Amino acid sequence: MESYKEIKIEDHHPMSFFDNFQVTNHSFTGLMSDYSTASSLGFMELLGVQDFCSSSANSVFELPKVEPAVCISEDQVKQISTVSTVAGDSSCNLLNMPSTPNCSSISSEGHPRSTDDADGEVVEHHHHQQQTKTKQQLKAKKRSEKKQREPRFAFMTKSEVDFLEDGYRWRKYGQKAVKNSPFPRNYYRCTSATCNVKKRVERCFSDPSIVVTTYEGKHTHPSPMITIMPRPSCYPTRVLPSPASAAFPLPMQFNINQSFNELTNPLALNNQLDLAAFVAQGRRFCTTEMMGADQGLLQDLMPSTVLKQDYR
DNA sequence: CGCGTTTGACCAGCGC
DNA sequence: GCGCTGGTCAAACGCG
Repeated sequence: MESYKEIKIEDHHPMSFFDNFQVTNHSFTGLMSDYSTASSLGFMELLGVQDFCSSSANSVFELPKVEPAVCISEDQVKQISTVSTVAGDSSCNLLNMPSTPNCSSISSEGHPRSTDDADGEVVEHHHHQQQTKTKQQLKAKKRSEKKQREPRFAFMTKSEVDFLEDGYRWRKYGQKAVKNSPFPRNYYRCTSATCNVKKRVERCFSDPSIVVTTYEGKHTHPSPMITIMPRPSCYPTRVLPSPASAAFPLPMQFNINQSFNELTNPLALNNQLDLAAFVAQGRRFCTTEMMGADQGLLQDLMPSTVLKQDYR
């Protein structure tokens, strides 16, 4: 049984995708799933944020007109959307799926060569056999992968653009028409060779302004586009030195301290309090006016000591 | 030429 | 078993 905590933060700006998690400039109302029931993965980890310390390049994101995301389970997406398939198929156990890295592997052994290889027909036959074998291996692989799906996490984001920048490079590998929806579902895979993270992007049928982004898996590499500037005690968010960095005021630009570690530690970020702490961290980039307006709600979600510490 | 997108085909799972 | 649907593959294509 999942439990949810409602989070309501107001006053935000059109921002990059990550800003949705900073919850800084738009009204933000929604449900956050109890992440403790989700998996051993941290929320940020799902986005690959655990790697930010090693990132170095300036962020160069465009600023899509985006409103804050609602971080939800796929089940919730199902409930919200009128499109029954919007958030995954019936096999989608999303949050409760164990975090099991892809352990399926198929034999890379080649098909033993025969002395008949000179014969074209035989070669053809062997080629066919190999193809068949490869297909079977692929099937087996797919099957095992299906059984051990990576944990998924879905976000509903009010946005004009379908594809929201999150700091990683994605390669589109498929597009499918969604039943009962005029909007197709796009399938993306992280371009990093070793990374098996996938994401699905689709628009909500009931509300076309909402983009549903579903992440599956965990990044195994640093974001190629994210810069983390360990600037203790400085978070005038949108007043950043360079246009590039200003274009992507990442939530992980908060200072390196205990809260930071908690947020980036996959083990620590396993409950909604941590998630709320993350949200609060993001809010360190807010203007003071905004802070004043929202702090009350945040206090409901997390210890005041955390808030005090974070807003300093 | 390398990389990313498009798109039709294929496969697996599921419900009937 | 059959049809439907979601998910993936891979060849063709486009772009810088």
